[in-house]
Amino acid sequence: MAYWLYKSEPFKFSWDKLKSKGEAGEEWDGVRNYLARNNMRAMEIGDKGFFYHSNEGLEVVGITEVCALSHPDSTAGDDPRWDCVDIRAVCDMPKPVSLKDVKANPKLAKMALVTSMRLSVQPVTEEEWIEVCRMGGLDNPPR
DNA sequence: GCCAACGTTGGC
DNA sequence: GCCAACGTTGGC
Repeated sequence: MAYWLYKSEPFKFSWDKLKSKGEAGEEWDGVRNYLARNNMRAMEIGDKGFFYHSNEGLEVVGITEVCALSHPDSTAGDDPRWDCVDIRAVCDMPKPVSLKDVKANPKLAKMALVTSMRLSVQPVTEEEWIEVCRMGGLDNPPR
């Protein structure tokens, strides 16, 4: 089991929109970055992840899980390079965790959110997972 | 709205 | 295969 973080600009695809998709979830399509794609190829069913709002909000707002393994991205047309997984909403963060809070926490100094700001699908370590969940008010992190 | 960081593209 | 130009991302 691994942990991940997905970034989205809320006016393009928001947390509320993912929640509205329910159990079926949604394709995490449109990613055109090899590292991010490779991260998705490595995902397994049930892998949990943070949902982060970039540009507006700048905070982790919810918990997701992978509900379909990596498959061709339906928005990639004839280009065979791009794959994506499907994810669905698991629960809200009781207290959204802001980028500012993450940066202020020395335990999270090495988090990809800080060091690889522009990567849209990032790996999260178990320590980071537990810490961010704790900050967000989830004392029993989903795993 | 600005600008720095960084990934991608394409000419050589 | 290098590297300059260019485009995009995303925090501020």
